Amino acid sequence: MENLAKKEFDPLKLENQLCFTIYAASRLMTRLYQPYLDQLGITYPQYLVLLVLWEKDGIGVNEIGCRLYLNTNTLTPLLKRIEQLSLIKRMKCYEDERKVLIYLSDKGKNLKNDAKNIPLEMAGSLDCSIEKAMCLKNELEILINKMLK
Amino acid sequence: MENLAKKEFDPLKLENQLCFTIYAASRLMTRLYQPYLDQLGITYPQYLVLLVLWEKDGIGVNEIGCRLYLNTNTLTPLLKRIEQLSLIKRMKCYEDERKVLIYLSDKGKNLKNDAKNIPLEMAGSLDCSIEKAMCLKNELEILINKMLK
DNA sequence: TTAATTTGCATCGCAAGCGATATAAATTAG
DNA sequence: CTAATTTATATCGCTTGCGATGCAAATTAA
Repeated sequence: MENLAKKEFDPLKLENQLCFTIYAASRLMTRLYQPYLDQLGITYPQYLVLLVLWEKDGIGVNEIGCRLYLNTNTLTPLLKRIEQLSLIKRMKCYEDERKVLIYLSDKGKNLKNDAKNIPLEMAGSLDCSIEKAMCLKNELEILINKMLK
Repeated sequence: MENLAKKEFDPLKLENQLCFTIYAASRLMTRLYQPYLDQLGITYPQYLVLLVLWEKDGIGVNEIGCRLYLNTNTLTPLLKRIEQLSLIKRMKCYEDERKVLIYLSDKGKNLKNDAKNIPLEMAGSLDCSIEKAMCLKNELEILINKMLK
């Protein structure tokens, strides 16, 4: 039985784990971004927060969390560190004092200009066309939506 | 100019970031594994280490690191925690006393049986065929190899 | 109106992940 | 053989990520 040439799929082999591939890709991607982000003086999660704010400024902690799938127990300290860098201001909302609204400072707004070439430089260093990247992104989003359901 | 219907691709939009999609998928995947791993009393990175050891026992820290793309500054504390759980033993190598070899305990070996259904249960809860998953895995590995080069 | 519940954020504690650095054993150079 | 270098692992300090819990403001129920 053992020596029959049956193509056996061992689900516990590391090689066969989609989850590990995603996990590894995520860490390697962050590593690849780092030299670019170092020049801006920010980390990768901080960059993600700024991407959200560059799209829409003056939003609540929870709205950022919804975009990034992060909770306040991660975001509050993260936002405080970004505030330490003088890139944002955290301000109580007048209408609803439970809310804390996040506003980009001028420095934070200006950083967008320094960042705008990063994605294309990354794509270049990965030798990856935008079309190919967007295709992979779409497949991953299908997976993400299944995980969120 | 602004109101022309040119299809503009904004590389700084969160929606257009492959990197964020990978980052989000990785965290959501870990989250999805957690109820299964909770039953085994281990975390996701600990599970990855065990996957490596279930394939090949008695290897060095660095060999585990090569498989998982992790360095000793992450692995040493991680391995110590797994040792605390009595799943492995860390032992100096006689031939080369710099090396620390990692051996599964009986408890660690037996855990493989409890774990063996997890990948398929995950695939089921994701409504994702093995073929589909392996296809996505292959595409991500192409990306990973570019990031490693 | 008052009490109970919900909402939004913060705090605490712990496990990763990693850059920088340290240390001891092994190897190489001289 | 001794000194310099390399190799394998460990330690330190920091940022994330997150479960559990706390707390105050807002909302709902009574």
